[in-house]
Amino acid sequence: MTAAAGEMGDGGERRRPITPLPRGAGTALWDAIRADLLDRIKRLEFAAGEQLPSEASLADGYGVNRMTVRRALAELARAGAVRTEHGVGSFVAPQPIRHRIDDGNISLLESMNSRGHAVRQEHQQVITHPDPAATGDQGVPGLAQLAGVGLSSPSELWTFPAFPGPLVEYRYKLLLDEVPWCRSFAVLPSQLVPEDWDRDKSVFNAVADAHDLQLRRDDRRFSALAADARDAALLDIAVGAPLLLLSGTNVDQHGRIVAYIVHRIRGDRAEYALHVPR
Amino acid sequence: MTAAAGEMGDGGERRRPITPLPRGAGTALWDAIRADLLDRIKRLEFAAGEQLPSEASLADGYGVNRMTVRRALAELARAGAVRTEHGVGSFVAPQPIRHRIDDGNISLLESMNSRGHAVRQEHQQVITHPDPAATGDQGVPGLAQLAGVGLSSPSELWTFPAFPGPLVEYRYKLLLDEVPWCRSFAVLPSQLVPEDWDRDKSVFNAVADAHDLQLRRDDRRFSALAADARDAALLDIAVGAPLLLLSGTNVDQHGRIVAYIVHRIRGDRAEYALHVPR
DNA sequence: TAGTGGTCTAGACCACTCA
DNA sequence: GAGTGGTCTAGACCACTAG
Repeated sequence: MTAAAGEMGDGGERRRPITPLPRGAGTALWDAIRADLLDRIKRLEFAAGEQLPSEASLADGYGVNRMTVRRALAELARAGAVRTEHGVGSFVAPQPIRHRIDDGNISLLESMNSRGHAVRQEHQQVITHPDPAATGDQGVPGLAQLAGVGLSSPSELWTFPAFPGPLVEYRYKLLLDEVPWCRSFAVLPSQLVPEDWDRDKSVFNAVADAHDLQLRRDDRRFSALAADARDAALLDIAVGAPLLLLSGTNVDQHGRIVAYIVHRIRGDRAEYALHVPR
Repeated sequence: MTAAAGEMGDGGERRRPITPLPRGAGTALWDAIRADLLDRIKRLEFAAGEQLPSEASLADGYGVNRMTVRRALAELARAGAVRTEHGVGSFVAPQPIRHRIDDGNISLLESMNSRGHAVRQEHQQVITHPDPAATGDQGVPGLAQLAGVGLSSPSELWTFPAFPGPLVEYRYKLLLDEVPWCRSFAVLPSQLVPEDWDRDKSVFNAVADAHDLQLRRDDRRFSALAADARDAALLDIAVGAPLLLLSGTNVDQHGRIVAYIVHRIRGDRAEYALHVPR
């Protein structure tokens, strides 16, 4: 196959060849290329999921250095418009549908399931922490960083006055239609989690059932942060891509704190909707 | 002044000199440098607000090319740890305090004011749009992009069934303690906005007062996206920095839609807190 | 093995800020 | 004008993926 970069099968008739852009007009070359590529994607010259020309051929087409093209592609990848695979190529991101999270359910897993989505939970790690009261700590070390810095005063974070003893921290991720969707952390008092909990289901429901508790969300905090290397690897996104940070507390019917939760949700795939019933 | 890069006045006694890092150990050089700089910032070797060594001297110290240092600094800037000024230098970002937005107030301006913050509103633009019903449009063109793509079905967006006629779109930004904090868009029916509205105050309050309406939030939608060039310029952040996207609807006591609002809030400076009263 | 993206270099020139 | 960051180049080498 000697296929030239500018000629392809489907939709090729409306595809314009990549040609050099006007230079030095106030905007950087990489930004002009970024805009041009985004424009072509929006015009469906490159269909969703389709592979873009290689960096080398793009650089050749635009008449620029490969590093300049890379800068443009990196920016598009961060914005979620393009997905890049090492050794394979760059692809137009499949329709960046933002799945709506409706408020009300105790767990994100349940929220999505109740909307008929194919949601799956994949456990990364289970960590047991000693009783924070006994060690004099303020709670689970290192977890505050995951929730962003300075989100709350330390004293009110990560302790369970009503349920002393060791804690369990669950690290897992949610996949929606097999697409990584969010990286989550949950901290609960160890004593509350039943032994026979089905790992495919929500731990919060298991706790509620085992102890006859009615759990509800006490508060939520929303912010945004950049994906770090770990987020990027787990969620299949670029380093620096925007994440919706959602942290919250679950309490039971007596107002006792039962769980702390932190979700790091792909910004390009999620929207959290809150309707005020009046 | 012949000051060597490794020697400075305040806090210098605990500052380690910049020396080459071990190479090729699985992680990229730029990432190792990023981590090293972040570590030094956290250890207060570089105090908040302090100027970092120049890119050239960092490259010299680490024994790498300047581009490698730039990659590290760019990543730190996106994450909000560092702020870079063209022609001046790079600085440790002043304490990245996330100001909490408490839910309940109709306007973000009022939310922050009620917490005793020095908030100021800076108007960028006022745009009048023709009656969407008359032109057959679905509302305000271009605004959907600002709210992110696919946030809602178009039919329910940007139209005011109860208040026909032209629309006004306000583009403004909020500053908190004179630091750019969020870029906002509000769309209202033109007929509702009083002529004598004091531009320093909330337009929503002006509308409520003028027509004796009780406004409340009907819904909110949260997501995250990357700052574009315009965001970056207005909010004084790096392109690609994470923004908290908050869009919502205001209705009056009869349930009539009175305003659509979109906020693009700096992720490093804001946290939206929601407390469920039970 | 060929083709792709990821990293890094050495150097050039420009744009901006400030003394 | 000196010093800073911003852009861009030409080229090298490596790591990864696929046929």
